Amino acid sequence: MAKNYYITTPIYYPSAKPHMGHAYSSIIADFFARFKRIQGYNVFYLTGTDEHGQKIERAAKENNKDTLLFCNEISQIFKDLTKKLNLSNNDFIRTTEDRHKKSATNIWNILEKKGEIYLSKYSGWYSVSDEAFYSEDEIEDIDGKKQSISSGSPVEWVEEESYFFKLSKWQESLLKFYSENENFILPISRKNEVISFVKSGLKDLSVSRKSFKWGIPVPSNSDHVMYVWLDALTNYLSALNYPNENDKLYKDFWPADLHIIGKDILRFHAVYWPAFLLAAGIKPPKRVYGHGWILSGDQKMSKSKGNILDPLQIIQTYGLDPLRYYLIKEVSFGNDGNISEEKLENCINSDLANNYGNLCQRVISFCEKNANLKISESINFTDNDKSILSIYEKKFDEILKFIDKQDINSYINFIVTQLFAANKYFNDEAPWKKKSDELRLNTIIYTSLELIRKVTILLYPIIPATSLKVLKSFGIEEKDLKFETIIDHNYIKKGSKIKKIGILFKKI
RNA sequence: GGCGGGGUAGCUCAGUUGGUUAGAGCGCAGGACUCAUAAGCCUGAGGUCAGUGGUUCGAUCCCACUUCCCGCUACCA
Repeated sequence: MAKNYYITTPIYYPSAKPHMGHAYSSIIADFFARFKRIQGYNVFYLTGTDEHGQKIERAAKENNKDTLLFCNEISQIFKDLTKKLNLSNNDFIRTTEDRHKKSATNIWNILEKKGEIYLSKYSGWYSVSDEAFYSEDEIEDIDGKKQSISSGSPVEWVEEESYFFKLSKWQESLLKFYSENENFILPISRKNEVISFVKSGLKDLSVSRKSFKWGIPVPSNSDHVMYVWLDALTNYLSALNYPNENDKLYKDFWPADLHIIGKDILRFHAVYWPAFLLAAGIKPPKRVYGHGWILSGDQKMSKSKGNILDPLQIIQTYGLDPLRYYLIKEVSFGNDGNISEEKLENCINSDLANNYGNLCQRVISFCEKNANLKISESINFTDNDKSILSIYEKKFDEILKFIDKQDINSYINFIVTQLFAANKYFNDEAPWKKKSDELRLNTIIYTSLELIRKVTILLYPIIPATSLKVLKSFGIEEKDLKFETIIDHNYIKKGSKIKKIGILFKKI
């Protein structure tokens, strides 16, 4: 059995510059991608940009640029972000690429042929100045004139020809799908929301627009372009060379194992997406995880509040690994979390500098002064040494379960506990008092280094660059990195020399 | 309004399928040590587990009510 794993981020709409939410989704997905890789899986990690729609079309015009050239520029910003976040994505999909157009067009054709899409009229109260449709309860009648309650701008009844997807028809199938696939939607609290939404009744979904041109043309009617979700969601298939179902990528990786998304786009992924796929006769993905938002202090980040924390700025000031660590450790995964410079600094100092960084430093430095960085050939573990080292063996299966349940919190808690344990071990053994007993001295050093190696492997998906730096000093390269080696107690080569590393994280 | 989630130490959050002294990290106080980034280790202070009532031999965990916070209640993404 091939062990394949397909994980995605949302494709980002590049009308604004990357913010913390983009960084968060990408880092989380990268965490899982990296873990599954060292677990021995063949991983395909996809991210990309969603470049169609009126907003982009208009922004290009305002900038006096050709729309596609404009897209190239703004998409590049997100491509650059993958480097700045040290993402291990295998591909970067753009909805303006031919491969995606082919794939979306194919889905459309299937749905239309099956009678899942029909032409009708989209109508509603439209505000020209807001460029938005409002429902009956979002408008009010003042002096006989209808206007939007929220903006106060006048609305008019507009009807526009549009294609519709028969979403209503799939209500029961969706509910059945949810009940047969218990963990399709995580976290559970959001699953309830989705189910109650579906139970409350589904209306057919408008899937085309005539009012703008920047999109994938509807194959049978060039007056229309596909509208948003049918176009955007299909990216997850496009990157696997769909519609070529015999393609190796498609065969290996579909259905996707995990779509990482923000809670704000959960409905589209948990309702529309499986409905499209069921209707097209394609297997739906295995899981959709809707994570929370990253708040600044306890408030949503917004320009007017002046509390925006720009991920690129943070990285420049504090470094990437600290940001990655913070987002993974301090945010309770699935819930909203918050970030502030004060909290970030606090986290860097106590967890990364004092706890982990200093652990590496004290042990390696001790090894340098007392063993000239050389790993002794003769090591003799005491029962206590063995028992501490074998915690990883005992927890092996549990750690894998954490990952497969997306229980990041338990995963990181285990790491932090082991960091304390390693520091305590070194402290309790007090090798500086045992300099006359060379065998014991070397064994304590070796045990400590092994403890560092093990915990550093677990840290790799979180802080890959730092982790590799430490492992390299033990003679371990990224290509040799395997999760299963955490149960080995004699992995670091006896008789080898470790390399000195500098301060991993500076205190602030 | 309807549906759902939540209110646990100063702060951020775990947890309890009901059972002896309710947990972690950070912060705070004290102590012993010195290999280390004045880091690490030990000890301690600090909580009527939102409120009231009920079920029970026993409730932070179950039920009811009250109160506060948050999310969803469809076509911006």
